[in-house]
Amino acid sequence: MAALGYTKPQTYEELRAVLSSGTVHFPKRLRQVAIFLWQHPSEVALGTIAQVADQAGVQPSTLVRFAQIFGYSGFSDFQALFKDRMKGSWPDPQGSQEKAPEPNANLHFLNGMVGACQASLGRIGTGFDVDSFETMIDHLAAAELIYVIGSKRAFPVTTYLSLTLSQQGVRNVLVDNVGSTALDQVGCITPRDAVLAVSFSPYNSITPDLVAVAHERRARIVTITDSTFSPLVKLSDTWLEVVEQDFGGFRSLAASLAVGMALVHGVVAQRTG
Amino acid sequence: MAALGYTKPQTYEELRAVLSSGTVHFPKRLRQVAIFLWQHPSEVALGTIAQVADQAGVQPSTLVRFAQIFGYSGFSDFQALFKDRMKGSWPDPQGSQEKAPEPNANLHFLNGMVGACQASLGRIGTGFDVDSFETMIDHLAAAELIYVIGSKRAFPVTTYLSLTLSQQGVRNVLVDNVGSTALDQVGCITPRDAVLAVSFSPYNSITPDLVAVAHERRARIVTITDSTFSPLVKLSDTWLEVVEQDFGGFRSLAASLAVGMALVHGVVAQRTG
DNA sequence: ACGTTTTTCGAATGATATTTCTATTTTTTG
DNA sequence: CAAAAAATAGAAATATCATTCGAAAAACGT
Repeated sequence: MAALGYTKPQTYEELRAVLSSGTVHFPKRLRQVAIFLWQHPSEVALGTIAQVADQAGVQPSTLVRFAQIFGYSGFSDFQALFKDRMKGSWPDPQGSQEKAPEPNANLHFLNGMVGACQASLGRIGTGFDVDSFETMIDHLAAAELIYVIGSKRAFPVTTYLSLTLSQQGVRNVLVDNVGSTALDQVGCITPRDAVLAVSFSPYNSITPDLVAVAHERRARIVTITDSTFSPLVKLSDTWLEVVEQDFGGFRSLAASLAVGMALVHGVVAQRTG
Repeated sequence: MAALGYTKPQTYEELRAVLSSGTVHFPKRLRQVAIFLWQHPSEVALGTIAQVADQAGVQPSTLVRFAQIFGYSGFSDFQALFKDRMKGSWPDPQGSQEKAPEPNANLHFLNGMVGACQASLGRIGTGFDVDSFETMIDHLAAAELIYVIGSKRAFPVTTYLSLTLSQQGVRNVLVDNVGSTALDQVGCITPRDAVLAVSFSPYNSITPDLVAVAHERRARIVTITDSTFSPLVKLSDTWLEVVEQDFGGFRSLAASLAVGMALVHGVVAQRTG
């Protein structure tokens, strides 16, 4: 185990913090190692133990010892810190493009749209109702069959939900109202089923009607919607508020999709776990 | 030696140029490899052959074959390209925000998903092909009727595109293949029409077939896809690369939706302005 | 539909990287 | 200054990785 009182650093930042804190005093070679990986982290991430040792001017075994002092089983474990830190940060193609103030109207709109999406996503972090989220997963995981309902703007969300559920082996029915058969479909719902409804304002689609039928038939109902005023709220066992921003009248769906994917993931995890 | 007329690429940029030139035609697995390392270069740089092969969904030996086609002795040689490119580009110390350690597995996934969405959106800013974007708008605005085509993961995008177009008064046909009538629908396309196709890897849906028909019927074809290896590229008058990030196998659609909305907005603006 | 060529897979092999261990050197301490 | 403790280097052992190769499958052309 770690020869230090510390628990072993889980991230590169933690490691750096420990190193810079000055609380650890290394003998010569180990200090050499510490200095090298402070100054050349990318070499550590990319190289083999032999290459790193060579560049740092120490023996490979010294690197292993160093790693073990921090509680790692060996160099590979330790190196993973550096790799993780580096992952996802691929250098951009050197376009040297200056963030030009957008002269182009269409591009301006694109940027605005991207901004709206990011704002929507950002709101998930604040005031997210974790309990409701968990409960929704419970209900959906317990269901015999999941009915996915949503129209108009919500329809893209439900199609993706349905597709993903199916790909994960979770049986579900996408109530798409092709052939105007939606009411007949929800007429087949049993109390052992669950409904996953998605609806955004204005709430003038048939979604509330369909969910009302499901409610009468005593199915569990979980809802993603964008305000407490949604007619679905009073029909639902649990619901989650996801507010999408819009730009120039075009609304983002990014947050709803992200939350939806997380729901699917949770259901799968619960069923298989 | 290299099975190609080319001398082997000495840098990552050269490799990328060769790949995007479209002059090389790969069989299925090798194409898979090409797509993966196009989209996840950092995984290639940081991983072992086994890890990369796993993520790309191929055998390790396939990676070796791929490298050898380009004249390298093996994977290690080839990987050096990626490592070199990455070297020296250590990510900046992030703004010291402490990531609240997420105790809840489901919440952790949600955060990851949000991150994937934001990363996808972020990539729009860098290296976005404005010219293609403008040309796409021109083509679509000039069309008599717009056919919107996309299956599987792309379908949520096309439904939203079709809905939004209709709401903005732009007549369009969503080729949804309900009743397996998609081929008959595209059989009605005329040279005055335009096709807006959306397709992501793996490109194993009927979308390429449908677009091929439209191409024969001399319609303008504009495409949103995620790599130059999409079979739609060679059929398209203009195309745009939109790379979506994934988290735990669940892929974001945020960037594609944002770009799609911007396209719709541009078409409307051009028609009414 | 058949035979040929190309491509893929997976196990066996060879190479390399990592870790462990011990003799030796250096540092610390009484 | 000597003895004990700690640290180091280097070699040996182990584990992992990369590559090769032949059989099976798929694709292609006739």
